[in-house]
Amino acid sequence: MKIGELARATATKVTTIRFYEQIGVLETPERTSSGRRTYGDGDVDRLNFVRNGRRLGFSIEEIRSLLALADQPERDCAEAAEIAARHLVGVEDRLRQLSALRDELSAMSASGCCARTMAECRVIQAIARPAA
Amino acid sequence: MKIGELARATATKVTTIRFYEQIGVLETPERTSSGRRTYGDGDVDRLNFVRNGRRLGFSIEEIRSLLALADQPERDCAEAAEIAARHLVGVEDRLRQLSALRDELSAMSASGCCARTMAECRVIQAIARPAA
DNA sequence: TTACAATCTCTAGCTGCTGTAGGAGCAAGC
DNA sequence: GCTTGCTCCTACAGCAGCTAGAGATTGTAA
Repeated sequence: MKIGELARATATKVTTIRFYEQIGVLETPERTSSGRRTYGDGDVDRLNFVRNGRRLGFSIEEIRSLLALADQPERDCAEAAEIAARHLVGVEDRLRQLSALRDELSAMSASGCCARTMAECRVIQAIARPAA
Repeated sequence: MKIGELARATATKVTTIRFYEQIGVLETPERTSSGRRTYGDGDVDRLNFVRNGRRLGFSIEEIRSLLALADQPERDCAEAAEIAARHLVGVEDRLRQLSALRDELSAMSASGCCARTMAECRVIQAIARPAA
């Protein structure tokens, strides 16, 4: 299959596929005599793995590790589980921060601003106050 | 005050201050005869505003707008409130996404993986499944 | 005086792509 | 056979928001 078909099959942009190849996340594919990349079903799977990993917020480096692990089927999977668990901790952290941020912003918006001028604007005042 | 003092006063790195100046978020400061930047209290306030804005997740462009608005005290503050409200919507969006992501990751981790080999690893399987 | 800290400018790097320029290949319709 | 239009190729620049380094200069304390 050609790069465009792989792109459609995985909902990925062609340029992104070439990028993944360049950074070594996807293997260098076969080429036709005229130099065009050709892919097989294994490439679809691998690219889906990468894309799903990204969608789940894993970094490229984490995905690289997970791919390397997945390539060794007989190996104990503790390491993969550890990467996922660590990632979950990070996500929960960000979730807490973002939630606090939402509270702060919604307090800002709810405080009945906009009745008057910038000089009294609560939003501006809230941002201007010294760091917590 | 010198750049290092401003940096300490606002918990900002010196390089970041120079960066903000370069992109025009901070005004170009006075210089001593030997070329060193000097700042006043107004600069501390302005930089705190920028840093707080960033901490609240506003983009540099949003902060630029907010700064411009804050500089016109007689103006109606509706515009500032609108920027904040729009930002809140974005944050709530991200919060929902991140929360869904956490659920997915924690289902992954909770599914009792790690008893066996990579070939049966549920984490790997969860990432490998075709895009939703 | 000498050492060391702080500052200066300039440039490149980070993540994860995306977009552009300027070509070449390839199938279909005329 | 020729043109049209799509896909593909390489190579490189750009985005946000900084951060880090090299290499030079200045200020200050012992």
